[in-house]
Amino acid sequence: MPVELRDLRAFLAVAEERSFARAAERLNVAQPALSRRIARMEAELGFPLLARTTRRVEPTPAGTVFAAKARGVLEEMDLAIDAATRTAQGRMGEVCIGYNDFAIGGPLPDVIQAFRAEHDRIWVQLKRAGTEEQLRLLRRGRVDVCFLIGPIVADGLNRHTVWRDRYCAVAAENDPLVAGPDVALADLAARPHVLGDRAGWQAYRERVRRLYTRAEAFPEIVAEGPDTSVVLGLVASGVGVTVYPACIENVFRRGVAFRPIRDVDATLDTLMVWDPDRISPAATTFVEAAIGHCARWPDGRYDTNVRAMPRVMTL
Amino acid sequence: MPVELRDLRAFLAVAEERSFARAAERLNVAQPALSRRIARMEAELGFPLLARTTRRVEPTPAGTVFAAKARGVLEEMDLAIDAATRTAQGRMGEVCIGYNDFAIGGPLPDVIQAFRAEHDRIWVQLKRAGTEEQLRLLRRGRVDVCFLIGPIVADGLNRHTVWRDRYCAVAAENDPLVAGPDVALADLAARPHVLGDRAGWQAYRERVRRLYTRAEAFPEIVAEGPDTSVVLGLVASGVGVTVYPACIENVFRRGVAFRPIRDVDATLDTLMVWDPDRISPAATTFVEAAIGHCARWPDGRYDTNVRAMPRVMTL
DNA sequence: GCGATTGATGCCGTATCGTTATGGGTACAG
DNA sequence: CTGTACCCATAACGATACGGCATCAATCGC
Repeated sequence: MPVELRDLRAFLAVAEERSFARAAERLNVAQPALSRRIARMEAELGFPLLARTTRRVEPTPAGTVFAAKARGVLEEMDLAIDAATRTAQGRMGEVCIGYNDFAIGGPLPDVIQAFRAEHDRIWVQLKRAGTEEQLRLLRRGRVDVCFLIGPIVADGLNRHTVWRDRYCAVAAENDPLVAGPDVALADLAARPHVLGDRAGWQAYRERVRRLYTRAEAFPEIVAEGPDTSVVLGLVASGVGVTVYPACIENVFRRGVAFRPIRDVDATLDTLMVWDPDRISPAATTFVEAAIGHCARWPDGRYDTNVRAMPRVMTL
Repeated sequence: MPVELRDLRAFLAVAEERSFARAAERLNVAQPALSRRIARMEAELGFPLLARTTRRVEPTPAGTVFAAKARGVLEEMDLAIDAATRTAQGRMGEVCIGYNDFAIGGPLPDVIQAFRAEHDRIWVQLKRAGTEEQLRLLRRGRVDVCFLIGPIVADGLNRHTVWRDRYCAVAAENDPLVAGPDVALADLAARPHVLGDRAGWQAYRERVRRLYTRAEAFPEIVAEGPDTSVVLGLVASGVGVTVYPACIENVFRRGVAFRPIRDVDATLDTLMVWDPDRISPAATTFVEAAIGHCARWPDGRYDTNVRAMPRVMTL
């Protein structure tokens, strides 16, 4: 019968009290139970841990060594339980967040900063991807939470709108298009466009297409890029103009200017999306913190569709 | 009922096998016993460690963390038992050795070097003291083994003669006394002497006194020193001469020369002394190694008085 | 839809553990 | 030297926990 933690506790009590009787009192057991427990453990180990005379009890050299190590074992055990508890309560762990260029240019840095300040035991991983790729990662469990733009087919997924942007016209800073305080959609549509490529920007390109379709305009696309920096680079070079959410105000690119679009009211929502059936405690903590953080923004609340999430997983 | 090590073993088996049935087989228990054990542990912790569907078992985030920590706990436990076992077997620990100037100039460095080469897990502490002080330290348990000169009252102590020295005459190198190949005791006795002081050299002074008494000589003592370096320093300065065991050949002091004493056959034994009733396993290892080492010396064996020592303490 | 597989549950026998009573040996006081 | 107090070990007995068997419920694959 191997040595158990209760054996360690019993032994340490005796070693510290230097008395079976006092140790038994401390452990709230009778003294014979202690004597036998220690004796059994010593038989298991094959050597004595305590040198008993009828008057005094003191650890053998092996007992002294074992006591020190045993304390370490019990401490490790406590730490293990602590860590597991914190993990189960969502106060520790790792959360992997998918994001797109709008989210990282818009609300996400604030959200993450506030979250990390409050939960320094939760490690935040970030993974950049477009809407479709993020949803695929979410289904595979590779990310816990997504920040993306709609539309999404939300079969069983929770969503929360965290940000709402108007659209802006973006052009080279010396372009006459951005000479005035704002831009008419028709003027913008008349120009050749630069857009994110189909691989990662499918959802956004669809939104832009609808924007122009409503105005019966069909701008020509003359260049594409994999991400915002490339698109803005192309815009700065004068290849074309583009349409970008207002979060572009947080993105600095030399040689580029942006203006509100005078006759467009449509907005682009950034959604936080997660799977309530598979979400980890740490990710739950993040989602809750993010929702709370968004609620404090002056723009007010947005529509949300959140099923109840148990704070601690139930047994 | 707190979490025990067997709970950790059970949990790790299930977490690794990802199956209660397979884990039960591995642990040589029936599957229901495992189910109940895990369930009881989860109830104790307050959160689930394993997410079960009827077809698959996988750890929760808390379970993953707990598994990693639990492995550490079990490893610590094994290390604790290992360390205690090694200590009990005298393969690990600390041995505190008392020594005098003759021992450190004679056999002790060799003994310690050979011992440390063979037992790198045993820490060797050294404490310099005279015969009486060493025996006092031994009784108080402050040292495990003594290297000293007799005579000693050995009530219950073990002893082993590890070294035997003839006496030498020591004088300043330009002293006519040491001009020849050896020295007559009467010539030596006629000179003023330097000796170790009474505080730490009581036993040796007694031996020297007897040496001269047998030759009916009573040399004058003109200076004393606390240790060999001081005595030899005084000799080098020409204050007086001294008598020192032949191990002085290992002690270099500029300006000093030594010669055998022509008409003295008496020898000085260095004894290893320990208390067989209180000796630690590590010290037992040392004593055995030292005896073995001494046996390999060309001078042959010396008389010894060693009670049997159990190699491993009995239960 | 049916069998196979997997984990959970109920029941029971047993080993383990804890408690009380007692014994043996030592230190201390008188 | 003797009596007493104290301390740990042992014995006997009762309570608890534990493991094994049989069975049930749920899911997957055919």
